[in-house]
Amino acid sequence: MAKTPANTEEKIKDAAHQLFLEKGFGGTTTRDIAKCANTNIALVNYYFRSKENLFREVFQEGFANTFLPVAKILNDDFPLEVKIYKFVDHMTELLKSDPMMPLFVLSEMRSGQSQMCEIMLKSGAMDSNGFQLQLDCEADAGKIREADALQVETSLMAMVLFPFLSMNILKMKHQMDDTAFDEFVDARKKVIPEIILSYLRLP
Amino acid sequence: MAKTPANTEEKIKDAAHQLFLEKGFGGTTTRDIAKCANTNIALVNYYFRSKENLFREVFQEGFANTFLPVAKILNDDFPLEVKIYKFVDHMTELLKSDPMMPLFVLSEMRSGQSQMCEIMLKSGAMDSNGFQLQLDCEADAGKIREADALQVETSLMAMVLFPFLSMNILKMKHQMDDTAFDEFVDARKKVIPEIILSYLRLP
DNA sequence: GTCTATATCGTGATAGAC
DNA sequence: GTCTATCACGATATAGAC
Repeated sequence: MAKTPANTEEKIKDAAHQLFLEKGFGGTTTRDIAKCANTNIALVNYYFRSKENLFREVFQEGFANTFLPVAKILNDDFPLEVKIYKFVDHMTELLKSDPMMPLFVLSEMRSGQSQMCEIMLKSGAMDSNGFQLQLDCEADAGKIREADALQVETSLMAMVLFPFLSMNILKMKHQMDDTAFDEFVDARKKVIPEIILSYLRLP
Repeated sequence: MAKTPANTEEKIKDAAHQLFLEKGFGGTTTRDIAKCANTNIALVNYYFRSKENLFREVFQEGFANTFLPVAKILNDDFPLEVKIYKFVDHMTELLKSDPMMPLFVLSEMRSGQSQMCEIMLKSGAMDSNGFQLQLDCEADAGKIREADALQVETSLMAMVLFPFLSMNILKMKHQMDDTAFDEFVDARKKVIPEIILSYLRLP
């Protein structure tokens, strides 16, 4: 994947991808991108008309292909317990391979400098789901307590994403290196489903 | 609190506080701050020597007085159940009055443009705690399962902070206005402790 | 203390030669 | 396609009059 790309256009895209993730849209300069791709500013603007355009081209499709399928697991057709383990496991692995993505997305959506909002909307990440139906169904069968899907979903997402969002603080506070951090989030693959399932099962 | 301050210095501080929170250190210009405080750039640099200095003066003390005491509740001397309800309640109320603080802190720590790291370290937010001792003690007494304090603490913090971190997406996705959002996080004051306590009580 | 004017630099984008 | 040179602008910071 990280194969040094042959043509200049791809080199620029790769450099942009890396730098945007690291420093955000506003914090990244066209000069940085050009330098990182071993070329010059003029070529960046030759291939992509502007910095904004480059940003969109780099992230638009990427989302739909990686984040979205995993986020949709909660709407797929699996038994409740399987679904929760599957979601936590897949999402954790995805984030381990792209640890700075969550904070990047949230930051960009706040600043509004980039067109992150448009990208998210186009990606379909905003579509609604049938998770509430499943919870209601299981509750009617007396298998779990009655629960608000939005509350459960938010808690689940929070527990998976938060370690990556606060990675810097977490590492600094507990003297973790990359390996220790990976071990920590791996352990959460078991803890998080246990937490949610303990709650859902009747009191 | 939001009383229009008499002297120029305070007006500049207030404007800076608001704008930094909203757009980050890199996204805020000295011009913005001056304009928002109804004054000019020269005065901003007259009272504070530089933008960096202004940033530090605005946030350095604020943290130790607001966020820190609440974060330390987990180390205070309360019965486990009381402590968890108290922590979630106090932290939620704090964040409702300052909803953009969490994303601001995490963003600044990533970008490294500001001196957020130094401020956090100085504030004492990195000190260790005795939460693990309490969990071990309760587990020995057979009242709860054995649990890793870091995992529990992270999950707790995650569930409280995440709705504020993802506020923009959450509102957009579920068509929430400010009132609906407040109701949502208020409901979590009950849900979050139930989730954590369900997990801690034996399986 | 407050202002206007300006110095100095870094940025995004483009012109034009090759 | 690729480069150098440059424009136009906005940023921080400061000088100096009042």
